[in-house]
Amino acid sequence: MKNPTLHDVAALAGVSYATADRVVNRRGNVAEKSVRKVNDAVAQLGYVRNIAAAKLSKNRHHHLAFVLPDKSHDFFGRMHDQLAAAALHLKTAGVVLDVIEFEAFDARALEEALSGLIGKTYDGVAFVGQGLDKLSTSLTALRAEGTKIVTLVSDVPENNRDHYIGIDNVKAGRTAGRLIGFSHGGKAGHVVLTAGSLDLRDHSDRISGFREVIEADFPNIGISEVIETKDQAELMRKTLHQNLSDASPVTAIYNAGAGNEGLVRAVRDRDPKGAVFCIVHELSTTVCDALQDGFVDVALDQRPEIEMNRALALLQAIADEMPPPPSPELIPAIYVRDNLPTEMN
Amino acid sequence: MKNPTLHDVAALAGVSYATADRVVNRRGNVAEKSVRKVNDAVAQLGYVRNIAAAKLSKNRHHHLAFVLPDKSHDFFGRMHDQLAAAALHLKTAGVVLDVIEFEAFDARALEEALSGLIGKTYDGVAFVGQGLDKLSTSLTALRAEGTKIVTLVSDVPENNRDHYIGIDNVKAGRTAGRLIGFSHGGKAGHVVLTAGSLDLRDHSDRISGFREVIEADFPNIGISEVIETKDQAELMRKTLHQNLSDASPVTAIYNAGAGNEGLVRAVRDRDPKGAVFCIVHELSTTVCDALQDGFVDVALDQRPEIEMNRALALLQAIADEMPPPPSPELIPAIYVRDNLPTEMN
DNA sequence: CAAAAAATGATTGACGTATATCATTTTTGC
DNA sequence: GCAAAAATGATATACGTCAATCATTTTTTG
Repeated sequence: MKNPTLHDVAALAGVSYATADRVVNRRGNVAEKSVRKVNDAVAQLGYVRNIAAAKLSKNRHHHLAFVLPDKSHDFFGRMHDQLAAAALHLKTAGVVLDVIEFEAFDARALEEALSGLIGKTYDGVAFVGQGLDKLSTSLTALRAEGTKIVTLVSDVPENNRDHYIGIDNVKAGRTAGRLIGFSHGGKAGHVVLTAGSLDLRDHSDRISGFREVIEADFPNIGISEVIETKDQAELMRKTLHQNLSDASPVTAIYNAGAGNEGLVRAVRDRDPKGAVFCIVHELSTTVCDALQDGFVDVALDQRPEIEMNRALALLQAIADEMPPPPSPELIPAIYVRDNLPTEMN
Repeated sequence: MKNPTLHDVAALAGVSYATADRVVNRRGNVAEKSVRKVNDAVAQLGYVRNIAAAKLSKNRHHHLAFVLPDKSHDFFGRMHDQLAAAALHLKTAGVVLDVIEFEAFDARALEEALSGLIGKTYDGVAFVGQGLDKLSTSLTALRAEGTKIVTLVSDVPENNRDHYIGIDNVKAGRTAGRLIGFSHGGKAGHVVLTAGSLDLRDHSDRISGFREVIEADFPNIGISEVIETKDQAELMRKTLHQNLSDASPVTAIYNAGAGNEGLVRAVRDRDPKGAVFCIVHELSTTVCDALQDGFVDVALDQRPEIEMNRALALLQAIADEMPPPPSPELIPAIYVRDNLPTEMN
C-alpha cells in the first residue's frame, strides 16, 4: 500500500541501511555483489526515493537563474510576468529564482550576463539565446560546474545546452504559408514577406518554412524578396506604405519578425477594409486590437507563459535528478479574432 | 537568505512554537491577540510553510481519482496514455492515482462510477462530464467529504465542481467558422455541418459559435441544417456521401463531433482532389493521415495531454491547500498539414 | 475570591532521506 | 596466515512540519 522506503530495500536485500544508501547514492566502496542485491531489491519493490524527504534532508534550495532580455518588447514582458506569477509556488517548492535582465538584442550584454553566473553554482540556468553564437565558452564553463542549461525561444548548438524549450520555427513558417494559401481560395496573389533580420535563426527558419509551402502547394501565389526591418516599427511602416500603393497587387503580408505596430499602422492607412490577409507573430495588445479590427487576420503566438512554466518544471526536475516531466510538443498558438484570451480582451 | 521556519515566526511573534502552530493550522483555542501577533510575524517574514516537510510529516499520499471513458475513442486513449506517462512523477510526488474507466457516453455508468467513490475519502476527483446532468447528488456527497472536483473536457453546473479544465467550445466553433470563412477568399459557398448530437453541450456550443461567425461576417456562405451522426463513423460516411453528390454546391464541411473515419472515407470517395475545405475536431491517426493527404484541411485539437497535466497539477495544489498554479488559458491547437506533432508523424 | 475554563508553553516522536563517524567484518596480496 | 585494504554494519543527527501530551499560566465567571 504505502511506498517502500530505503529501509525496506535494505531489509529485502539483506544488507544494512548504510550499504543500501551507498548503492543508491553512488558513494562507491561497495562490493559488486551488494550492488546487485540492492538494485534487485529496488526493482522488486519499485522503490523510488521520496523527493520530499530528500529535499528536506538536504535542505537544498534549488538555485535557478533566468537570463532574459529587458521588457523592451511586449513579448519579453510576458516572460517576466509569468515568472512573477509563479513566485509563490517556487518559494514553497524551495526554489530560489534569480532573474537577470540584459539589453535586448545585445549579444555582448548576454554574454556578460552569462559569464557573470560562473562560480555561483546555480543548479540551472535558462536564457533567451536570440540565436547568438560566442556563448560557447561561458556555457561550457557553467556546465562544467554542474549547472544545467536550458535555452528558450531560440536555440544554441546542441552540445552547449541540455534542453531547448521553444517552437519549431520552420513549422511555424510553414503553417503561416498554409494559412495564407488557404486564404486565397485558389486565386492568384502576391505576398510581402518581412522579417527583423535573416541573420536571426528563428526569423530565417520561418521564412524558409513559409517559402517551402507556398512554392510547393500554391504556385500561383508570388512572394516578394524578404524585407528586413531590424524589428523597428517605423521602418516597417514606411516600407509597407510604399509596397501597398494603390495599384499594388499585394494580397497578403507575412511578418516573421517583430515591429507589428508599424505594420498595423501601414495597413490601416493603405488597406482600411482589411482586404490584405495579414499574418504576424506574437500576441501583443497592438496585435490583439488589430485582430479585432480586422487589420491583422492571424497571429502565431509562442505563448511564452507556457514556455516559462515548462522551463521551471524542467529545471526543477533535472535538479532533483528526475527525468523530465512528460510534456507534449510546443506548437505556436494560432489566434484569430475569435479565440483571443479573455484576460487580454 | 534561507526561508524562515515556523520557529522563526514563533520567536518573532514572542509566542511558543505550539501557539504559532495552532494559529497557522487553525487548531483553535488561541487568543485573538496571539493570532494577530503570529499573523503579523508571518507577513513580516514572508513565511510560507515548507511543503516538503509538511508532506513528509503527514506522510499523506494524496489520493486522486480520474474517472475516464474507456479507450473506445482515440481521444480518451490519449488521456489514459498521458496519465500513464506521468506515473513516475506522481509516485515521487506521493500521489496515488486511481483511474476508473466507464463505458463512453453511458450516463448511468458515469453516475455509478462517481457514486462508487463516495466514502473513499479521495482528495480530488477529475472526470469527463460529457455534458451530462444527474450527477449532482453524487458530486454534492463527494464534496461534502472534502473531495475536490474537477471536470474535464465538458463542464457541469458551476456549483457542483471546483474547477473546469477544458476549452471554450463556443470559441472553438467561432474559430472554425473564421477559418472556413478565410478559406473561401471572398467567394460564396455552402457548408455542411455535422455533430454527434446537439444534446451534447460541447457539440452544440461549437455549432452555435460557428453560426455566429458565418452569419455575421460571411453572409454569402450558406449553412446546412446540422446533421446528427451519433458520433458513428458509418452513419457519418453515408450521410456525407449523399450530400457530396456530383452536382453538390458544398464547399466546406465542419464536423463538430467525432466519427471522422467516416468523414474521411466519404471525402476520399467524393472529393478526391480535396476541393472541399474540411475542419474537424481532435487529432487521431486517421485525421493525421487525412491532413497529410489533403482530405482534411484543419483539425482543432483539445490536447488532452495538456489537460491531464493541468488537472494533475491543479488537484495536487488544491490538496496541498495552495492556490492553483498560474496557467494560461487553454485554447484548442489548430493543426494543419505543416505543424503536426513529430511523435505522431 | 475561588473555581472553572481558556490559553499557552514546553516537549516529544514521527515522516524518509542525506551524511557522517566509528567499529567491525571480510577480502585481498604477499 | 598475517597485515593491509576494502567492505559493511550500527548508529546518530539534521531537515521542518504535524500532531499529540501534559503541565502551567492567564482569564473568565459566579
